[in-house]
Amino acid sequence: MSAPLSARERAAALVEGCDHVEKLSELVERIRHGRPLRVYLGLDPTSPDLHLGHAVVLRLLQRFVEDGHDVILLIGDFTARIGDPSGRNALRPALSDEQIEANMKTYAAQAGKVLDMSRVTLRYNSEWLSKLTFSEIYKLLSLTTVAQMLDRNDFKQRFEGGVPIALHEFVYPVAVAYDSVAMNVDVELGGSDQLFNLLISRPYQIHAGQQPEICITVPLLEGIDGEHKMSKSLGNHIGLTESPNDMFGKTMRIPDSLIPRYAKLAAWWPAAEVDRLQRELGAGTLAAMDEKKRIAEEVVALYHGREAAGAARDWFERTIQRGEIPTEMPELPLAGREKLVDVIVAAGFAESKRAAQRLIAEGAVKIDGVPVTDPAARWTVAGPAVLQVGSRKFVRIVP
RNA sequence: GGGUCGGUGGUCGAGUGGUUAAUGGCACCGGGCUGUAAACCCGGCUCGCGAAGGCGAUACGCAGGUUCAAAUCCUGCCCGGCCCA
Repeated sequence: MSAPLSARERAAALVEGCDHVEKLSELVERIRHGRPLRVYLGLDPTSPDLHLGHAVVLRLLQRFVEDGHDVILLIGDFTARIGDPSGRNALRPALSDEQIEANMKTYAAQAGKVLDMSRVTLRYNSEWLSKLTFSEIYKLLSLTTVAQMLDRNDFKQRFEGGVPIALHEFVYPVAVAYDSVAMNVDVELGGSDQLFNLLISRPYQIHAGQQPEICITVPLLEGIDGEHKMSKSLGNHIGLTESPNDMFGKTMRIPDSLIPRYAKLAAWWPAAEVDRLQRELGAGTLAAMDEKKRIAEEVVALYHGREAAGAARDWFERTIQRGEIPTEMPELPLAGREKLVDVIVAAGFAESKRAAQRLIAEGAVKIDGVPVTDPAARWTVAGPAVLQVGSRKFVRIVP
């Protein structure tokens, strides 16, 4: 056993790799007191799926779990109704109660892929936000000025560009700040786009006679397009619940420039390893593709286990790189369908028959490895046969 | 409340009475070259019917109207920007 870590060392280990810490000295100080800290992360259920971008901050939260703190995962069921304006250049449509309900159902389970949920308290901010009276809200609003709000780049750009800003959008950060007050927390975590929302909590807590929270933000992981932050609505995400093959394949699609980034934020390599990787890739002593495969395999292993990760790599190498037809794939009963386009649509490989026709015309469709080019083709195979669309969509059609 | 400008396909943005599901960029999907990277080239990108040529339906905020013919003109409504109150 090594000697117990000092407060300073513990704090440094906790925030390693983070973007911004407000303030590190306060974090050290509170750790030194020895009392477990109340730490929370707020997630708005605005999408049914969590992805690798969420995992970055969940991972940080898990560090706090492992360091023995009181960790709260706050589901923003109330704030989701307002809509977070961060980073947006347009009004965000409010979600319906049904959508929020549906999204919320799976959040805890998905977060559990990174977090030890048995050591995490799950809370919902409607618990206190829905009870605030108008006069209480008035008081809260008086603590922040319009100038402060307009200091935010996204608001400033919209204001100056004549893009509407609704008043309720100004309220969002206030609501999030109130979460910190309601729970009287020591530490709040978030993505770096949340920095403003986090920092604004501090004066509210001081006003309420509490110690202001320490705000820690993590870098935002870019999506597989390599340009924008990972987001389901941009379609550049890798979901935590995706299949091993999809996860592996999508990771292989990231631009080379993102390899060190994914090594750090998706595969969670130690900083020293990432530095070495970056150096050697730059020097050309490492092959980008091999490293990408390693990272892809480790990402899959994090969510599906080592064995599945190996299988995904194998699948990738055989099916994608060597163009072999995989041995395992879903099956779909022919169910009397006669036209090829109907089979393609039924398999979910095209959204409409016309789209299926286009795919055939483009040479994307193969049956048992043989290309079909007649958009009007009928399904004439008697026994089971493999329908392939593009290079990575396979299904076995059985009579 | 008044004035004024505007609302086009996933997105940005042309078009402003008469080839045309609507130029172009981006995104996306296929194909080629590769390493499911980048770069590049080609094709596609509303839906249904038909073996095919093709036919039909729906689409430019919503609802009506004028016209042989409208995204384009008129009326009303809805939504938004800006200015004034």
